[in-house]
Amino acid sequence: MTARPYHHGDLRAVLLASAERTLAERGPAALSLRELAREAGVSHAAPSRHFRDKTALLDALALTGFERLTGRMAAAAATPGDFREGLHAMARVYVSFALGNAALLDLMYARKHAPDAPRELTELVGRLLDSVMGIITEGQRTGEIVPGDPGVVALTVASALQGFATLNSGAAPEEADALLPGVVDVLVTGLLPR
Amino acid sequence: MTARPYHHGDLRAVLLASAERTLAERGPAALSLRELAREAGVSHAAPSRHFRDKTALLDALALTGFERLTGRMAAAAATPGDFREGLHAMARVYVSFALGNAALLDLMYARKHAPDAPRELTELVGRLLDSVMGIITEGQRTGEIVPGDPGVVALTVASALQGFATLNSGAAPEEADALLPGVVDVLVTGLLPR
DNA sequence: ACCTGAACACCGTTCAAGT
DNA sequence: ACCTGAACACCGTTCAAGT
Repeated sequence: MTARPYHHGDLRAVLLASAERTLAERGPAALSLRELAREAGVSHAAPSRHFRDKTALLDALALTGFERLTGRMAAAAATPGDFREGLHAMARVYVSFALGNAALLDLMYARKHAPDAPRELTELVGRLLDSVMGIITEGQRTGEIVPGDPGVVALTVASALQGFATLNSGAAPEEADALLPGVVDVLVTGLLPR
Repeated sequence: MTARPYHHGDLRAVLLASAERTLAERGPAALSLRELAREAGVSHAAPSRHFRDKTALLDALALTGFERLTGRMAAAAATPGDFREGLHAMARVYVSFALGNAALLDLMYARKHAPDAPRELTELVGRLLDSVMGIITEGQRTGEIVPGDPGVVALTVASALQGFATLNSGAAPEEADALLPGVVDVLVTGLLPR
């Protein structure tokens, strides 16, 4: 490491990565701009060059979370297979992200729900719904699934996945993995007897 | 108001009520023990008599939230009517609580997901699932709904409600109210054509 | 452009002391 | 039992100044 007068490549990225690690390891209350700066080896005022204030950093963190999640969901939606396979695949992706990034997911939705939330956050949640909508409309086209407003059907599916993740966050991953297929099947089959 | 050397009736309750108001009006970042103490008219050290530290207050706040919510859910589960009516009623209760107490609900699950979460929090979430389980087993008894592990069926329903609430939090209540019945019906009918 | 260092107001927590 | 007041270490934010 040669001595460098200012900072390394990308302080912004370093701060975000460090923040995510702290969030996962020690929770949101332990997140401090000054400590992030210390870990990055810069003065406590340096982060303000990249994030106007603390909530700006939190929003950026939430944004990266939604970007990763929607990316994986879109990928799962694009993999070939019939509707039921696709749905199970998306469910696994969503729930595995949720359990592997529990504190981040809490932050993501907490920031999205804030009155001063940047519109990018809601847009990304929309993209998340779009990926679910994709397999719904495709399933409707092939006649594999029930007709009706695809937006409502997609919202039902996305709700179940998000709620399952929330309710099982903190539980052992194996436990959630064991429950998830059954839940998806109930969703597919419905509550009425056939 | 007669002068009183120490404090009024129940500082603990005053602090919790004030905290909930602040949370709803200005978000979790604005919650400060010192400010709560100031609003209550006591010294900044007084709250420590009732809450060991800040997270203890947050946990107590989350607890009151879950208590209110599970109470309302149990009441909705106990009202007479067939399965479908009961499910719609519970959905309305859950979602109306969620939209009316968005920041509190975020806090409730964030604290429940914390590694040092008190077990009362998880127990209350269990009670919430129990109230859903109630109408499921009753519906299975009367043959109104699909047989199978009632725990999995209840978890599917609870997941959908929780997820719907999360995804629609921040949106206009009328919008959520308009979407909810459709979502519940998709849940009831299932995704496969009949 | 990017960062430093000092300054300010505020915070959570602790603890001896008061009633 | 319940609260006060002072003290400590820490925090977010701002701003003139440095390179």
